[in-house]
Amino acid sequence: MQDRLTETDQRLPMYQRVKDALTQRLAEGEWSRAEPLPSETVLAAEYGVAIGTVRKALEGLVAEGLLERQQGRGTFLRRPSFGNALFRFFRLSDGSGAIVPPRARILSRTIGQDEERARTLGLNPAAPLLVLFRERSIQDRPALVEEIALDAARFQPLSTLPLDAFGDLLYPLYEEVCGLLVVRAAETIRFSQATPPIAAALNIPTGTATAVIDRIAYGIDARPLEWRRSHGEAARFNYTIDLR
Amino acid sequence: MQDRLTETDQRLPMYQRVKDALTQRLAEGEWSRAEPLPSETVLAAEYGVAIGTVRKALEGLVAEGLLERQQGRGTFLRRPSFGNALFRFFRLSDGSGAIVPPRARILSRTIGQDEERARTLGLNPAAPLLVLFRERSIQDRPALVEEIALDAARFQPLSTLPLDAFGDLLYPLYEEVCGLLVVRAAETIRFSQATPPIAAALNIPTGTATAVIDRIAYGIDARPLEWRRSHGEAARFNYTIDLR
DNA sequence: GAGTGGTCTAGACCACGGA
DNA sequence: CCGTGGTCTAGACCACTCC
Repeated sequence: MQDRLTETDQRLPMYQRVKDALTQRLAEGEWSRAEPLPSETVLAAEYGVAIGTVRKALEGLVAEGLLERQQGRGTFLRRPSFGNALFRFFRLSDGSGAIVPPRARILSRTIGQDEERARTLGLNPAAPLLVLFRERSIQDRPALVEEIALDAARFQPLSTLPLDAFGDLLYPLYEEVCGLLVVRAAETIRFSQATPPIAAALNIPTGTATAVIDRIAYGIDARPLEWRRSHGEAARFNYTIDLR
Repeated sequence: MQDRLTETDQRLPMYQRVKDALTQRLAEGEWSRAEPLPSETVLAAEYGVAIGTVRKALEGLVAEGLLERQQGRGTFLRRPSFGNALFRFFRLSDGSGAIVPPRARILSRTIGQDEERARTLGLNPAAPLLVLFRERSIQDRPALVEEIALDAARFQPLSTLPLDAFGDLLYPLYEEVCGLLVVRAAETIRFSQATPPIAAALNIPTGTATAVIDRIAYGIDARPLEWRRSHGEAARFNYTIDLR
C-alpha cells in the first residue's frame, strides 16, 4: 500500500503527493458517489502519513470541487452542480414564476471532422468528432440551441444510443454510459445576432440579438471532454458573478 | 490581550472567533498594505490559542481574499485586483494590440436622493447619495459610460474634490481619501440597447446593442460601498468564467 | 455505541526573504 | 544569520450520523 506514492515527484510536499494519488484513484472511478472514500485514519495508514497530512490533501480536493465531506457520514465524490446551470444565465420565471425543468431534444447527430474543435478538445486535428445539435425549451418554447462536439472515440456509446433516450441532461449520461465525469467547465460569453438557422430554431426573427456561450467541460483528469456553443435570446440573458 | 475574544459568541469554533477578531482589526485599518500583520506566533500568544488555530483563521481570510501570505516575508492585507477589471469584459487590443490603460473622465457630480439605490446600498431610503457619471475611454475612443452611486456621508471628501483630480481608478481614491477599502464585488450582466444619452456618450447610434453591468462593491466589513452601472457596446463585450 | 469528520493542541523541521 | 510562513506529526476531545 505504502509504495503507492513512490512514482510521484519526491520533491513535492507529502500532502500534494497524497492529493495527486487520490485524484488518480478518483479518476479511475474507484468510488461511486454513494460510497464514501476510506476514512482519514485508513488513508493515513495506507499512505504512511499523519492524519493531518491526509486532511490537508482532502481539503485541497474539496476546494477544487472534487470531493464533499460530511461530518459523521464520510467523504464523497462530489456531483458538480453546474450541469443544467446554463439556465442560470437566463430568466426562467417565464410568467407563472414556477421553476420548470428545461426540456432537451436532440435535433441531429453526426460524426465528422473539424480541425479547430478537435484541437480545442486536445485531440488530433483529424480525429472524428461526434456532433450534436440540441434544443432546450421551457414550457414548450425554445430557449436555447446548442452545438456540442465530443471525441467520437471516448463517447462511442452515444453514437448508437437512440436520440430520444438522451434525456434532459447530458452530464449524467456521460457518466452512466461512458464513465466520464465532468468536473469543471470554462465559459465565454459574447454577444451576437441570430443567423437564419439559429433564428429558426429559436423561433425569433433573423438578426435578433443573441447571447452566445462557449463552454469547454473538463473531466476529472483535467482534460477537455466536451465543447459546447449555446445560443439564446439576448433579451432573456441575465447573469451574476462575484469578484474578489 | 487575551480577552479580545470574549465579546464574540462562545459557541463558535475558536478559529472562527480569531478570524472575526482579525477581520474587525483589519476593517479598522490597523495594518497598512506595506506592513505585515503580527506573525503567527505572536497572534497565537495574543489570543491564547495554538499556532495551528491562528493558521486556520489566517487561511480562511486568505480564501476570502482579505489577506496574502508570503513565505519568509509575512502576512499582508491584500490589494484586490478587480479594480480596473471591468475592462476584462471588453476587448482591449483595439488595433495596435498593446494594452493601453483606460482613461477616466468624470462627466458630472450631483448629490440627490434615490430610494431604490439607497436601499441597495443598505441606507435609509432618504439618505443623500453622491452620484457620478463617468466616461472611460481607450485611445480617446469612449468605451464605457458609468453611473456611480455612493453614500454621500461616508464619501464626503469626494463631494468637494476637483473633478479632474479623480484619476483613472476610483478604488484607490476611496481608500486614500475616504479610508474605505473595496474587498469584494458582485456583478450582473445583461444585454440592452443604447438610449439616446448613452448612445451619445458612447458615440454610437441610438438603439445599438449594449452590455450593461451592474456592480455592487463591498467593503471590508461586508457592507455595500458603491453601486455602479456600466454601459458598453455589446459587440466589444467578451467575458470568460470558470464553473465548478 | 461505533465510526465519521471537525476542532484544537503542541510541538518539530524545512524553505524562503531580508539584513 | 534570524524570523517568517510552509509542511508534517501525533495525539486529544467534540459533534454528528447511522444502526
